[in-house]
Amino acid sequence: MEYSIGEFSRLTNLGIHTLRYYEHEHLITPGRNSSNRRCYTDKDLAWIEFIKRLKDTGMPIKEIQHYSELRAEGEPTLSERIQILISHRKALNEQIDQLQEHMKKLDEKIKFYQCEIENATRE
Amino acid sequence: MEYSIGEFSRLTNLGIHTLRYYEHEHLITPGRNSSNRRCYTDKDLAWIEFIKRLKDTGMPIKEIQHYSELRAEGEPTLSERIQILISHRKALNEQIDQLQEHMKKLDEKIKFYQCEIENATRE
DNA sequence: TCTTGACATAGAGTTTACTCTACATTGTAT
DNA sequence: ATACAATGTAGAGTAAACTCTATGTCAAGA
Repeated sequence: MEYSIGEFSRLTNLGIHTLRYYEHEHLITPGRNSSNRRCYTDKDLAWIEFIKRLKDTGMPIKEIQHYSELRAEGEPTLSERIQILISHRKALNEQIDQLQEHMKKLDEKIKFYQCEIENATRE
Repeated sequence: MEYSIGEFSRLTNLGIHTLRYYEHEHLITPGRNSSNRRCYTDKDLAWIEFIKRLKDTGMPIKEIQHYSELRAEGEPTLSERIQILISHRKALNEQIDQLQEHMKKLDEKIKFYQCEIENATRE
């Protein structure tokens, strides 16, 4: 299947402007039809979902850009890309750990406040 | 203990400019000494550490600002503040869940790529 | 044929959260 | 007394990631 930018925008939940911006930043390079309109494929769809995943886990556009460029060079860069993913995996792990630590402290604070309320109500 | 902005900057790992910016945004309101210099206390230290926690868990400055203003109003706003923390707790939980999902997919991708490498090496 | 709607480009504008600059004051060591 | 380092304010500048505007093209329906 091929999609126009409008269809692709709906499919990916990314604005048309954002898709053009991503293209400008070399994150994605859809084909063009005879009248110069962008043609996105299912492969582009899978790829953009992965980009979203990298973004959502805190990878900046610049790094995704670098990864995309390696990807465009194909198989010879495979092991380098794996290294990037492995190191990103590590960062993500640390991020999750830290958030869990924050959650613990937040819970303590909520509990503490709730005790204060109870004390106040008893008076 | 009281701290100058320079000392406080070192203690909190926040730049002097950032501290002044936070004050400008009403996140923190240190006292002043006789010559108009900021005097941060240990209470300010605990408070800024909590602000950092909120920030690190994705709360935007605007919301922290709102929370700070409620805090400045004291006890009457306590239950409202608890509600904010509880709803933030929920968001944080969802954030962690999503990151764990991302981690799973990332692992799959890494595994898939590593198989590709192995296949390539075998040829 | 005419109009409308989706698409194209180039470049300007926005938002968030700082970060820095310019310049004035003050406290401390020589 | 003086130099100099830390601090003060006001406001400009920056970086990231969009988001929007202006203007133009093109295919399809009334």
